[in-house]
Amino acid sequence: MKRYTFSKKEHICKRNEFKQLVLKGKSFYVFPFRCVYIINSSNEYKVKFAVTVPKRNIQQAAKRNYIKRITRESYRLNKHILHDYIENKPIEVLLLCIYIHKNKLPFHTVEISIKSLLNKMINLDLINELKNTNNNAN
RNA sequence: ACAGCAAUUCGUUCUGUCGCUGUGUUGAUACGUGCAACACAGAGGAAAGUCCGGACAACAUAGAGCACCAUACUUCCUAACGGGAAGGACUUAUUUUGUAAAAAGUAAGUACAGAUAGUGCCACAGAAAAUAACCGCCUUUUGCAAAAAAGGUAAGGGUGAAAACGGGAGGUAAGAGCUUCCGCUGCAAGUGGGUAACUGCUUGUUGGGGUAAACCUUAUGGGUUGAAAGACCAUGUAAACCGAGGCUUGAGGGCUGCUCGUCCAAUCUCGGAGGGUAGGUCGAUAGAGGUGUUUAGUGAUAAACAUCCCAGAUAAAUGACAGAAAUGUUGAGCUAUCAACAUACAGAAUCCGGCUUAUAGAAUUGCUGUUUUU
RNA sequence: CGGGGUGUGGCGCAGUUGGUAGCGCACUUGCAUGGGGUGCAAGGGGUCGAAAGUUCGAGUCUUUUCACCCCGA
Repeated sequence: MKRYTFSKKEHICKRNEFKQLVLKGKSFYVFPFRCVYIINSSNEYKVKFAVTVPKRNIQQAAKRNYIKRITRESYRLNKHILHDYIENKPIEVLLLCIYIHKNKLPFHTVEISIKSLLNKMINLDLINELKNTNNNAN
């Protein structure tokens, strides 16, 4: 039984986490989003998510809020793709989606792009990446 | 009935599934809070722009003068205002009356104190743009004459946005508000009306270009800063170290500038190198509150009574999907109905009162115009 | 949340006490050259971001508004 929740625990809230993402994170691109992620080792598996919509591209606050809600909703409905993969692995993933397109999009196209984004994350083979980053740090 | 303008009001609704934020109750765990279930609540007329005014908070007990800034017909409303209401004056448009000048009505607008406190500015054109003599007119002197010199004079002169209050008569060497009559307008005095702005009448007048959204003058108001205000808790610690200046004969400081007063004052100031934090709670949602009725007032608004509790987030909550309804537009059509599309502007961030701007569409009222019927 | 600034020819910029809107580069035409560049001469192109107002007259003064940029945390 999967639960389609998205509570405060799964948000990125702290200023330092955002700083880390911007400074150290790796990124790729799936149509309206530019996705930045970072992977840490930890005892329990954990995924945190956040959306940003830059003011430069979309100036009205109502439209910005609409886009954020849509992306959060589509992540909430599809996050099990990533969770099923990561479950029982000692990994902490931070994920930040930056909306780059300059106009409003309807819900369905955003949902499709989020799905493809999460599938791409799975294909990256996260454990190997984690080892590599640790080796580079050492 | 249609169209236009103005004002006021409203500005999509319901059901199901999944989810977000807050509050309350219950449960298990546990005594840090988090988790689960249930119930209730959850964006606007502008939440926007940040253009004004307050509440609230801090700064030393918050004081004086100058500077600076803002406002500017009157009375009232208000916690306050640069906002609003009513009234006055002026301007514009229009209608009626009238030969005309003008008067009256209606509508709209007005940053509407002072140009008789002073200074400045008024391009080009024009003689001259504000103590006006270039031409002209007149007088005197010189001269045969032509003309020249000195003086008086704003009636006339193709300009210009604006030309020394307009017209008639007297007066004069020629002329002039120089005098007088009629008229416009300002100021002063008296008097009637009005709380007042203002206005009717009478008298006087060494008044008669514009510009104060030019400087300025007068009156009134403003202490400064701004929720990143501020209070508390947690974490960490360094009132440490080095260099320079200063130490009761007062350096220096104080949340706009200067001066004065006053207060604190060696636990000071500047530079170097370095350490820590960047989390939480309160502020912060019961209020100049909403709704309804009655009363007072021309009105803004106020008072009384009844009733209700109505967002409180902080990388920032209101959404998505499915279905139905409502409204509008377009097309088809048998005025029934069917299909497609659309449903604006836009998102609270300490809170209130205004102003300004954006806005699909709907309703009501008033005015104007056109057409049809009686 | 608070504070400040800029909009003028295609581009970059001047323009002070209100009085005929300018400069450089670019563009067009002509001359010069065998041709091009350089050079010389002439020319076109502006509702001064938008809307109101004050004034006889606004790029300039006042108000409202739109867009862009910067600073404080």
